Amino acid sequence: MDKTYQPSDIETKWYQNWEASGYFSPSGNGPSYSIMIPPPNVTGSLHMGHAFQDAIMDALTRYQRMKGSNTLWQVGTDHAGIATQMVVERKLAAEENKTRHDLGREAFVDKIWEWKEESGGTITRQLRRLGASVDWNHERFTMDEGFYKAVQEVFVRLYDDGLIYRGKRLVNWDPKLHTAISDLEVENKDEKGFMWHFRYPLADGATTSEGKDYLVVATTRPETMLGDTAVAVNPADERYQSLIGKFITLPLVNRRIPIVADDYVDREFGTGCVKITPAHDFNDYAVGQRHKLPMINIMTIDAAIRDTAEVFNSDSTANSDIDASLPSAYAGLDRSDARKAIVADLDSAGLLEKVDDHALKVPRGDRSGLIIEPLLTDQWFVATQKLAKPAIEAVEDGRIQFVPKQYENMYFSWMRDIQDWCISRQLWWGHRVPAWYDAEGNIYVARNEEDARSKYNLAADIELHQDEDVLDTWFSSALWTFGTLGWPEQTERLKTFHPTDVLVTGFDIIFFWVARMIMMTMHFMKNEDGSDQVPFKTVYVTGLIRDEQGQKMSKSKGNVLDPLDMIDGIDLESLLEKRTGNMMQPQLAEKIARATRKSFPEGIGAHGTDALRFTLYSLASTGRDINWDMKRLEGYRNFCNKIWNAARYVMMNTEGEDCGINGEPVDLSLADRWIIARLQQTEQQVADAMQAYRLDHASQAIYEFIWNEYCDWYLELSKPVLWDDNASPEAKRGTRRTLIKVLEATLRLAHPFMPFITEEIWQRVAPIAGVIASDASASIMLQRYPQPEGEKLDEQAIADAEWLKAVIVAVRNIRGEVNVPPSKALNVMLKNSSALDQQRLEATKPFLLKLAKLDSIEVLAEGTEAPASITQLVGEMEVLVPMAGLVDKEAELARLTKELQKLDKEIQRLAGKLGNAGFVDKAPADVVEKEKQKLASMESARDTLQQQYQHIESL
RNA sequence: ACGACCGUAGCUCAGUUGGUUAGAGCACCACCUUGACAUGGUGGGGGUCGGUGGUUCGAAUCCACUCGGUCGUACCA
Repeated sequence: MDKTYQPSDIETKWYQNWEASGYFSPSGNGPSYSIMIPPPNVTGSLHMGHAFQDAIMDALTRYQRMKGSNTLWQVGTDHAGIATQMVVERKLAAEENKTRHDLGREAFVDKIWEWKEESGGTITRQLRRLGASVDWNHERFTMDEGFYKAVQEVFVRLYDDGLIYRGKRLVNWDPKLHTAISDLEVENKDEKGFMWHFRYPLADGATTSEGKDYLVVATTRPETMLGDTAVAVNPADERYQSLIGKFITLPLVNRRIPIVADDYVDREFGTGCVKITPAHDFNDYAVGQRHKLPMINIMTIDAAIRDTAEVFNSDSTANSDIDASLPSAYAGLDRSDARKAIVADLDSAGLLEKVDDHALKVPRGDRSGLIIEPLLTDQWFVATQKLAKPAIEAVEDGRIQFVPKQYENMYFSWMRDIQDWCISRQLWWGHRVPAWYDAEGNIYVARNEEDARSKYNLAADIELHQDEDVLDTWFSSALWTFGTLGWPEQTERLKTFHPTDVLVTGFDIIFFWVARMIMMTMHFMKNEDGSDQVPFKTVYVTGLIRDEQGQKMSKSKGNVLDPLDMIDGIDLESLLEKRTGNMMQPQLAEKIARATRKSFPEGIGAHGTDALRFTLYSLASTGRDINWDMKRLEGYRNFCNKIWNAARYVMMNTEGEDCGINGEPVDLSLADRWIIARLQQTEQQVADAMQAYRLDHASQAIYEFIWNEYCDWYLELSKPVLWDDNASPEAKRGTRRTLIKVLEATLRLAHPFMPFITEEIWQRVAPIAGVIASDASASIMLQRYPQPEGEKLDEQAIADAEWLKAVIVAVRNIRGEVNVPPSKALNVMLKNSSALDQQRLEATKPFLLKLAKLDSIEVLAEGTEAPASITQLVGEMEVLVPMAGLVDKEAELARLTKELQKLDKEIQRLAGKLGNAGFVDKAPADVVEKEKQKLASMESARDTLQQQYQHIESL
C-alpha cells in the first residue's frame, strides 16, 4: 500500500467497478427496502444540502443491502418548470438576444430539451462522485414518456372524481414570469412603505356623524383604488352605522360604490373605513364574495394599468352593467408609476389627507423577486380538503412517522388549514394540462384529443384545442414514489418496492412535496385490502447546511459550497470564478470575492468523498441546521488517513504470515479478547443508532472504536507480542488473526459511511483474513454486515484491559507531570496491590513494560517502606515512580496539594449528599450505595496521597 | 402576534426515560521525528450547561417566566 492515503486514486476507480458490475441493482433476494431520491433539478447541480441527504440515503441503502435486503435506491431528476424555463430564457437572451416568444412554443421547448441534454449530466456525475449506490438502470425523469402518462392519468381521474376544477380565481401572479404561482412560492418580506389616507367623498349629500361629507380610507397600494367596488366599515361601529347602505363617489373614476358592513374591518385601526378591491387583494376578495360585490380587474399581466377594466360579478361571470372605462391618464403605466400619478392627482384634488411611514409585508415571488400581484385569472385547482383527511390520519395513527417527531406538528398545522392548490402554470416547460376546449369554451378532460372525443361523444368535425397551460412541477413530483415504479401499470417493481421505506428530505419542502405526495399517493395507491397505501413509512427530515457564519447558502450571497470542491479541492482563483462568474447580480461580485478570499485564502484542499461523507454523518443529529465547519472536514480526512495507516501496519504484519485462518491453534491474549469484545459492543452501538436514524451516533461509535481503541491501544498492544522472539507461535498467530479479522469486520462496519476507503483496503485485507480467495472478484458492498455475537463479548477481558490501560496511563501521567521524556525508561513499584492486581500484572507484564516504557515493575510487599515517589492511583493500588533525580521536592508537594484540594472538594460534596437524610431515604438504594462507595474510595485516595505528602515533606 | 426549534469549552457539535467529577472533534499550551501514521503520539489547560424562579433527596435534562437567535404561519386596510 502507498504510504499516504490518496482518495483521488481510489474513489472513481471503485465507483466505476461497482456500477459496471451491476451491484447497485436490487438483488432480488430478501425483504425489500426502497428509498426514492428527492429528484433534484435536472439542469441544476448538487449543493451541500443534496450531498448531505444523498449521503444519508446511501448509508441507509448500503446498510440494508449488506444486511441482506432487496434494496432499491431509485434515482431520477425533476424538470423544475419555472426554474429551468428561466435559465433557458436568460441563456437565449444572452446568446441570441431573443425571447421565447421570438422562437415560439415548440422551438423553445426544443431548446430546453437541448439544454437538459447538455447540462443534465452534472447532477448524475456528482451523484457518482458521492458514491451514491443508486439504481442507474432505472433512472427516471419527471418529463419522460412514462411519467407523463402517470401525470395525465392522475389529472384525468382527479377531474372525473371532482377533485380538480377550473375557475376564475384570485391567484398569486408573477408579472415577470407571467404565470400564477402557489402561495408556497410567495415569500412575504418585511419592507418599508407608506400608508396613504384618502378622502372618499360621500354620494347623494350624505354626511358622517361629525358632519363631514367624506370618509377617510387608508391604503398601502393607492393604485388599486381604480378597482374599488366598495368601502367597508365594521357593523358595530356607531360612527358609520348611518352610512351603511349609502354610497361613495369613487374619485378619479367617478364610480358609485356602496358602503358595506363587514366584521373583517377593525374599528380600532386607522379610521375604521376600508376600501375594498376584490380583484386585487385576497382579503378584499373574501369581503367581495360575502357582499356579492363586483370585481374590477385594472391590471394587465405585466401589472400595468389597463386601458379598460375587466368587470366581473362576484360569481366570476362577465358584468356588462358597470362602466369598465378607466382614466386614460393611467393606461399603460406600470403599477409603481400609476401609484405616483394617482397619489399626485388625489393630492391636487384635495383628497390626500396624510401619508404615514408604514412597515408592511410585501409578497414577492421566490423566483423573480418581483412583487406578486393578486390577479383574477382562469386557473386549475385541486380541491384538497378530501385528499387531506386521510393524509392527516396516516400521520396521526403512525402509518407515517416523522423523524424527528416535532415536524409532525408542522405538517398538521398546514394540512388542517389547507387551501385549494392552484396547479396550472402559464409556462411552456412542463406537463401540458390534458384538457381540450371547443369554440364555446366547454371543457373536455381526457388523456388525449382522441380520448376526449370518444369520452364526451364529440363529433369528428368539432374543433378542439388543448389548454395552453402546464402543471405545477410539484403536481408531478407528488407522484414520485409510485410514478417512478411504473404506475399506472401494475408492475412487479411497483408491487415489490411500494410503499417505500423512508423519505429523506429537508423540512423546507414538507408542504411543497411531502404533504402533497402523501395526499396523492393515498388517493391512488391501494393495499390489497383496499385501504390507502402510504408513499413511505418514515420521513427523515434533515436540517439545512449553512455556512460558517450560520448564513443560508445561496448563489446571491456567494457562499455556496460545491460538494465536489470539498472532495477534489479547488484553488482560490477557480473558486472566485465559480462564485462571481455568470451572476444574476454582478454588482455583488466584489463583496463576494472579498468574503471568499477571507474564508478560503488558500482555496480548498482535497479531502476525498469518504471524509466529506463522514463529516456529514457526524453532524447529522436531530434535524437541526448545521453550520458547516471546514475544520471538522479536515479532522475526518485525518481519520481516513489514520485508517489507511493502521491498515498498512496490519498488512505489514500479516501479509504472507501465518494468521491462523484455517483453524490452526491460537493463544488469544487479553488484548485480543478485549478488542474482539469491544468490536461486538461497537457493532451493537451502530445497530442501535441506525435503528434510530442517528447517523451521528453511528459514525461516532465507529470513529471511537477505530481511533481510540483499535489504533491507540490494540495496535500498540500487538507489538509486544509480534516483536517478542520468545512469544509462542500460538500467541503470535492469535494476535495476527485478531489484527486482520477485527480490521476486516471493522471495514464492513464502516463501509456504508465511507464506501471507498473501506473497499480499497478490504480488497487487500479480505484474502488475508480468509474471507475471500485471493483471486476472487468480490466487493465489500455485498458482504454481510457485522452483527454482534454475544459469546464474544468477554466482560472479563474488558475489565482486565481497563486495568492495564489505567496503569499505563498512570505512568504516562507521572511522566507528563514531571516532564520525563518517553525515551527514558522507568522503574515502577506497585504498593497496596490486591491479589487481583497482582494476577493482572502477571498477565499483562510484557504489555506494561512496552507501552509504559518501563525497565522494571515491582510489587511491594505489604508493610514494605517505599522510597520517596511520585504517586498515581489505580483503584486502591498505588503506582509509584521513585522520584530520585526526577523532580524537586517542592514541585511534587505542590502537585499533591492541588490533587488533594480537588479530592477534598469532591469528598465534601459527597459527604454532604450522604449526610442529607432526604437523599439516603428517598434515592434508590443502588444510587446511594454507589455514592457511598465513591466516597469511600475518594477518602482512601486522600489518605494515600496525604501519606505521600508527609513522606516527601519529611525528606 | 402565535407556534416550533435552538442557546452546553474559543469554534462546530453530542449528552437516550432527571442519578459518577458534563463529553468529542478542531483550536490552544508543553513534550516527543519511537520500527502504521507529524493528516501523527503523550500529557495538559479550558464550561456556575443563556438568565431567574419552581418541582425533586438530586436538574444541562422536567415546569413557569424571561432574554437572545433561527424558522414557519398570520397579519390590519
